[in-house]
Amino acid sequence: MDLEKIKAFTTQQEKMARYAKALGHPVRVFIMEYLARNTTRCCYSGDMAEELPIARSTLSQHLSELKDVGLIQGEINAPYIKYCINRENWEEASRLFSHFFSQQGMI
Amino acid sequence: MDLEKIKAFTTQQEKMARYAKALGHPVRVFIMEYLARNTTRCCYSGDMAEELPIARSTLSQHLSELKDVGLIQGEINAPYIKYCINRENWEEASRLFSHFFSQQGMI
DNA sequence: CCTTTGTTTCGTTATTTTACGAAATATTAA
DNA sequence: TTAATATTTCGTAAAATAACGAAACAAAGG
Repeated sequence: MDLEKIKAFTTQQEKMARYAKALGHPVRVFIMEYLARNTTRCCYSGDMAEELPIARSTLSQHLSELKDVGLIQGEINAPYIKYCINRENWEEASRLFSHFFSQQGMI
Repeated sequence: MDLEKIKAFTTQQEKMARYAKALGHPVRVFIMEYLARNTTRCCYSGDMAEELPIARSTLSQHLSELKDVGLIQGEINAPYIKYCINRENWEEASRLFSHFFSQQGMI
């Protein structure tokens, strides 16, 4: 095994990739934007489902992915679930991307 | 067919998702950062391969994905290929992400 | 012309993702 | 208690992704 390559990526690179992957589908971009512009309202899965051309179970899967990566969280209010952005991680992602795109070298 | 849902996503959302997806793997994040910090040097696939724990053919695949989405471009200088960032699209991605993360509503 | 060299393309395999409908879950309303 | 409701989980299928090694390619050097 190549000892020099065992730790190939920095934690930041791995986090970046993780957040980027989570945002790598239009439905999930839509969800994040929907939640971002409705911070004062309760956001239910059903509300978003009405604006999306996918099955409710599929939407649920996308919500899970965003939850797994920490970008959103859901507060149970059965039978409803109120979703919102996880600010701490949203801000971490924001910083990571901002730093990433500011890296471009100057000639 | 549900006529209201035919055009579910904006062009921006689709572009965001496309760029995010391309950045959704640590190897590809690494590549972009490598190219960003070496704008003055020639960057060859082989140089990057030496720092990565993957086969050269796999790296080549990742380079293709970044090329397909327009984030990088390769200038043939056979048998070498000199890679660099596609500034126009890099800046578009930068703007899209910046705008995306600035959307968070204020309470 | 043949070989070397850096890189890609091909063929293949294993895994992950995306999607759906049906069934399960959990609370409220009747 | 039973029904209705919003949502998720399950089971499944099709497609995309990630990975490798072998083979192909295209230019330069002998």
